[in-house]
Amino acid sequence: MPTATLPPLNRQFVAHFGEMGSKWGINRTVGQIYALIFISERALNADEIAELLEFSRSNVSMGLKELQAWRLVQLRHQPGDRREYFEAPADVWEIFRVLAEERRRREIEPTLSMLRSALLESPASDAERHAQERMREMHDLIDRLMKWFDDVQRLAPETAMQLMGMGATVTKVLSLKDRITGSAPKKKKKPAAG
Amino acid sequence: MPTATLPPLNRQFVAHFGEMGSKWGINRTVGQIYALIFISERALNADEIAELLEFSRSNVSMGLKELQAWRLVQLRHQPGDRREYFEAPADVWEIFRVLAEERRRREIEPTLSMLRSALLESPASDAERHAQERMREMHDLIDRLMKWFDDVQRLAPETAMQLMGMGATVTKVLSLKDRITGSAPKKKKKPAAG
DNA sequence: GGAAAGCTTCAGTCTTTCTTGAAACTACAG
DNA sequence: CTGTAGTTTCAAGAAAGACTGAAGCTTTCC
Repeated sequence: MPTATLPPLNRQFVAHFGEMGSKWGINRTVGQIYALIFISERALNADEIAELLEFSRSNVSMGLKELQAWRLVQLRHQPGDRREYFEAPADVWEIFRVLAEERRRREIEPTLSMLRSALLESPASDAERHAQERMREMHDLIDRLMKWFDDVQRLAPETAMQLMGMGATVTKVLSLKDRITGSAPKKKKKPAAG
Repeated sequence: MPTATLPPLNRQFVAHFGEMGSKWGINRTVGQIYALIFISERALNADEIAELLEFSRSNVSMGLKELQAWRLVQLRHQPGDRREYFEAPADVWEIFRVLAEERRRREIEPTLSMLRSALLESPASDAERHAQERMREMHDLIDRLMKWFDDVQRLAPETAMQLMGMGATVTKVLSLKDRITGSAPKKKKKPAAG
């Protein structure tokens, strides 16, 4: 039985990210630990986390290690206290940015390099030729998305938020850009699926 | 022992998406089935998939059901053949779009509604007050990202690709937009992380 | 109607991943 | 040094999830 306990609102939030964790390939424990740290007023140490979530101390230790590997928590030390305290970045945009970066490094980059190396092989059959064609399409899409994401990410948080904030304006600005650069936008063409 | 077999390039691609599947919360089987369908020249039926991947017929059936629920495969019928044939959209951008939409519906929307309902509660303590503050930040970020994503998604594939293709130009267009709408952009400010 | 083809469901088995307590490690204080 | 507070590692048990074969549907064809 815990001596410290979480208020209902906080508990609900933590539980939700536990569930979500599973759907995301992250484990439930890690999801809950991060949710807890995220909504906490102050940095927490491992014992506090273990007690509030009723996990074993070692489980918390592993979860925190994982979160550190993802660069999602920052380590703090309180004067006169040898324990390690953990907190999440104050800026939610920063969290999003780091998450995206890590995910990219771990999942997108390996996929891209697999695709690149497959594209260098000489196809030995029609099946391989067609497979390469599809892989090239996938590679180009991912590559394009990533290049563009780089650009957005390079903007400072405020500017990026501003870009988001533009909302529907994007479309208008786009056509304006066409006029500026002189490339006439092609419209109306609906490609028929083969 | 299979009577039909996959060429090396195709096998490698399929294997990669099997691995990736795990990291994504999708199961390995489903990842491989989709990879196979994606690089295939022609639509495949369940028996062919089961044989090529050496899965049980029932496993394939479940995987395909899952992929249909995600709207990632299309069902085809060949004249004079009662079996169901499956294929992926020809356009990779379309696949990306559907994937994003479904993920949003299944993961983002429930999170947003959890956050909204939590924000309606009256906080009973400082801990809850602060938790709500953080939840509001998270809610606003997600909401903003989604609204903006809507806009991009609403563009036809070609236009969206064009937007991506703009690359670094985005930044310039942005400041242009500021001039148009009359809001002066703040520049040069690099916020120091707290 | 009923046989056959094709698809789905499901209970049980197998595999993988989580979680834990105990032991080992580390760094510091006295 | 030695003791202690704090953290990490690890082997084993527990839980979750994936996979299968067999049985059961459904549809088509004769």
